[in-house]
Amino acid sequence: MNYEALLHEHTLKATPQRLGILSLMHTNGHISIDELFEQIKKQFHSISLATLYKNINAMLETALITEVKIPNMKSKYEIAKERHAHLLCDKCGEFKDISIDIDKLIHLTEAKSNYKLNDTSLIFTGLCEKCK
Amino acid sequence: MNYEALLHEHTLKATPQRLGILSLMHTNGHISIDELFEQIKKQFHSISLATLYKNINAMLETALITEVKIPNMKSKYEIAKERHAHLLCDKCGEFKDISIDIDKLIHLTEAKSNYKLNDTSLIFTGLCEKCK
DNA sequence: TTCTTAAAGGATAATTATTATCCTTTAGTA
DNA sequence: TACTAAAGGATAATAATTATCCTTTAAGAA
Repeated sequence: MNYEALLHEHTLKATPQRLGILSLMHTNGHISIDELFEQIKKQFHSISLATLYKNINAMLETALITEVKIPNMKSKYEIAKERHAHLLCDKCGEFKDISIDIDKLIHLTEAKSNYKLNDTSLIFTGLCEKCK
Repeated sequence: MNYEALLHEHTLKATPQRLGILSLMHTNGHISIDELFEQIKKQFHSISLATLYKNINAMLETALITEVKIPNMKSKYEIAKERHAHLLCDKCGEFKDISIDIDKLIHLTEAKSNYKLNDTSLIFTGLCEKCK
């Protein structure tokens, strides 16, 4: 993935710190501020927590990344992608994407509610294959 | 609704402040800490914000209430009830329950994922009937 | 009813999370 | 290569939440 181009498409400068953030976000799939700070300090020894917050906010504003609010834990961030839902294992904490037919769900719910819907936040919680 | 019994069922003392919290939560449907504090001060002039936090946490721990984490806004709390999803209007902020077949959604997703699921957090965002 | 006591309330200090400020450095462009 | 707006780092300020300590009270026992 070309993070430099991705940043430019979102009118953000491609700094080494931002490339590092996106790289960690991509390899982790989803990452919290704290996890990100722990991991990125290995590459950028003197990076400031303020830099993380500023960049997370800048990337959220330009919709390069999205925030996922998760029951009973801190938010995680992921690089924006097509609509999807999430699975959370209550026991081991595994958190991952799952592809479900959200368009259908939206259409059904629009019919039922009279709302014009454009997005969903959908998280399933339970036990993963190993923990169940 | 008998809030006193509800509190006792959850091994919590039925104090006037708690009855007030539950009453406001019920009439509002969903309420944030800030909204709750604003409203409850009318009844309990000298109530402490700490009392709200302590009670919200106690009621969450005993599952008398649940927290709803909402994209781009502060969490709201509601009295626990049967599974349901939520609708949020991006324009006017209306936030309300909607009944959808979550059991079916869970079964479908279990089949697809190999997880054993027990709950979901599902919020639809868009425009309400008036705003669309 | 009254008494007893663990739990709850209120005030506020402490902690944690996030944002703002200010100055230095740098990416992107001419 | 030089210029400039934007970004980084350090840290102060603010906001959100939790902890502490002492007073009050709900709930059950006598």
